[in-house]
Amino acid sequence: MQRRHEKSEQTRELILATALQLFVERGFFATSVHDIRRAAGLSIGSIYHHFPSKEAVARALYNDLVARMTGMVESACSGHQTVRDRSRAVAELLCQATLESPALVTFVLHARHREFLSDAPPVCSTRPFELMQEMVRDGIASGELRSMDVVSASLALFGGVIRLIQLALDGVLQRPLTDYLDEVLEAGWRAVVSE
Amino acid sequence: MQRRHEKSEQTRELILATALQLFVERGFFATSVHDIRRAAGLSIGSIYHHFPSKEAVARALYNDLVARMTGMVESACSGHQTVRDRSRAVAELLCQATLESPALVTFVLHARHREFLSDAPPVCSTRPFELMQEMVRDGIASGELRSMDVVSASLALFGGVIRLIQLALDGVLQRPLTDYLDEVLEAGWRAVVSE
DNA sequence: GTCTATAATTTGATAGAC
DNA sequence: GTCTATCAAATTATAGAC
Repeated sequence: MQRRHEKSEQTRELILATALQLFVERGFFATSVHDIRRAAGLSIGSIYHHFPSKEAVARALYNDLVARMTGMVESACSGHQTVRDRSRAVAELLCQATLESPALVTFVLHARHREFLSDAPPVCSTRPFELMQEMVRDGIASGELRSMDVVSASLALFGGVIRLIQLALDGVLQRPLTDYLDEVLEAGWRAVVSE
Repeated sequence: MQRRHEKSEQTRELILATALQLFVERGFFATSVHDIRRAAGLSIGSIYHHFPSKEAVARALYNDLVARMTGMVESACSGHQTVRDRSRAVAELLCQATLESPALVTFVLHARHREFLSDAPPVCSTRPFELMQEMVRDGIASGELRSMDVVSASLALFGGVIRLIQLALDGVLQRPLTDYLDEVLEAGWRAVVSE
């Protein structure tokens, strides 16, 4: 019975992993359920046994990946005290994730979810982004960052890094992502640091 | 004969305008040619007379809008000498365009063209972005900006503003876009200014 | 140039055997 | 739980009258 459950869980994960790859490669609408079936080596029936619809696959994927990214950002934050160190840790984490699991980052950060997930909240109002904003809020309160609007400060501090990642995912960077990170991060810091 | 040509051109423009609105509202794949037909008050035959395929409509739209945005950025640049003034003019222009023609900016800046235009170059390697990068290159050469990598500097200077516009288009800003612009722009400037 | 009617495929999803 | 066979609807695109 435990065995059965594990097997079922494996199939579910296979469906999600296959769908993620195809959604990122071709987009949600250009991927049919039959494409997923073929790539996963399963049958249509099996897929519809695990998920009620194609949209439900995307929804499960979205929730799983946002949760994973939330955990990553939380652990990066908790290892440091100052905003300076925390923001660096988060930025490095995002870049590392982009290199190691581009599909994850692409789907969370780069896909237009509203186009296919009728009720998904915009990515930017999701937990990982909230954490980054809280970090900035704390930094302003403690005086480590200059006194300015929290949203503006978040954009100034992380805007460059996020754009950097978007460019990397679009494949338009000539040099490796990490070559730019330090300079962009340092610049973001100059933009918001007190004095 | 001139009249006929004008009428034909009008129909073409109507198709493009209608398609733009629907593509931005629901996305390319969630918009069928019949949706465009219905919204434009035309027949399928008329649409296929002007464009060989739905993809061709999107392609024409993409080229038209990138050209329009190129013109806007060029004229914003040409009115000023320093990078400081130019970058401000471009940022203000982008924000103004976002408010006045959100569909234009959404389609150019915010859509995943590669998903439906097989051969479209990434937006970031498009003329308006080249212009912004040239501006930064000049600023570094003249000493107005600190000596750093051109791509990193572009990201640092404009990353916040572009992210700001993305948030505005996603509808997640609580206050009007223009409320944030000055602070984000000023922060981007601190990030790259010499000294 | 614009229309209606329709062809040819593909799509998301279901039924029911095993 | 997994499979095959199949459906109904929607999709892109074409044909041919006017």
